[in-house]
Amino acid sequence: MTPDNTTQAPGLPEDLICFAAYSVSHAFNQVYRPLLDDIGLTYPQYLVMLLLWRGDDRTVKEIGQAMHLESNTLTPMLKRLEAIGLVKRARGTSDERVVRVKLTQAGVEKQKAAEHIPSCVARATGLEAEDLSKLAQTLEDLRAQLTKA
Amino acid sequence: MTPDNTTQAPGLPEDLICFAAYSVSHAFNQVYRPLLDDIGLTYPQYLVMLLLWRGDDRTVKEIGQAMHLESNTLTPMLKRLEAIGLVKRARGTSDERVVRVKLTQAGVEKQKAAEHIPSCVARATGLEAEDLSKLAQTLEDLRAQLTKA
DNA sequence: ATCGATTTAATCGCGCACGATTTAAATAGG
DNA sequence: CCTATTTAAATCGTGCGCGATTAAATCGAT
Repeated sequence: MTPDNTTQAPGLPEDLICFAAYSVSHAFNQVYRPLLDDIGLTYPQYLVMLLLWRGDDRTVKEIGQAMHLESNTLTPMLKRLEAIGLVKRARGTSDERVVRVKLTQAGVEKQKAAEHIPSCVARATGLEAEDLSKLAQTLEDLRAQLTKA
Repeated sequence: MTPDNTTQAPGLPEDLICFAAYSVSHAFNQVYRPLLDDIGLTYPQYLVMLLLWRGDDRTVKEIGQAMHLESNTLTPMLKRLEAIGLVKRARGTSDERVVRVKLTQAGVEKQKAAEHIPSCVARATGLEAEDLSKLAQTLEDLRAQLTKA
């Protein structure tokens, strides 16, 4: 018989915290997926749309800063959003290096179809809004610290 | 001028908590990556190895339960671990449906090369072990709640 | 003993992430 | 000016995640 038949993941707290972040992130995806399937978006696409609904006409760079992603991930994703008619991509006129991303009319209207999602997710967490905010802040602080190090 | 030029991600706490989990998970990956590159593993592969180091000879199903993953993700990953000589996969003798995964000698020895990693990660978080454990538990509780819902 | 249901892996397709490289435009310095 | 550098996006290759499906072995109820 093997000495340690533990069926759970890492043992050390340093490994555990990372595994916990890894699996809670996947679990959130499972909650969002059926909701987002209904409106034809993936979770990363939904994040981009949230950003554009809060303020239109952003460069790839700006979107990347908000989402902590770069063009190698964003360019194909934005092309998919363009292919389904939610955004338009166009080179800047003054600076032709940048690509500006704007919502189409369909992109603007999609917001209505997504309005119910946050409350569904909140319910799934079983936590109060205040606790959610606190935990989100704790995680954001940790992310900033990890990025710095 | 657009009405809201916020450069940060989601506004509502329900969306924020998920985004925070999503990005802290990515940030951990950035911390692990250079460390794991040195020993030739990806983060998910490292998680499998952690599990096998704690107890050898597990089925794909058992590994999946510990990691919250299924065969569609694990089978290719385990094949890669086999291809680099760290594990052996073999059909069970009594029940030929199951595949048992065991460490090779190289797989056992790899543990020494990974010993320094947890302390590096702990340092990068800037938190005490006690706080890390508490946060990991909070996240695990949230994951369990999300999975249930 | 047999046939249908269940269980276990594997397979397929798609969409992220991301390191590394490439292309093209803008800028700075001599 | 013209060249060197810096910047923005795109491209390429690899490895996850995961929904959906498939294949094969086992179990179960008659």
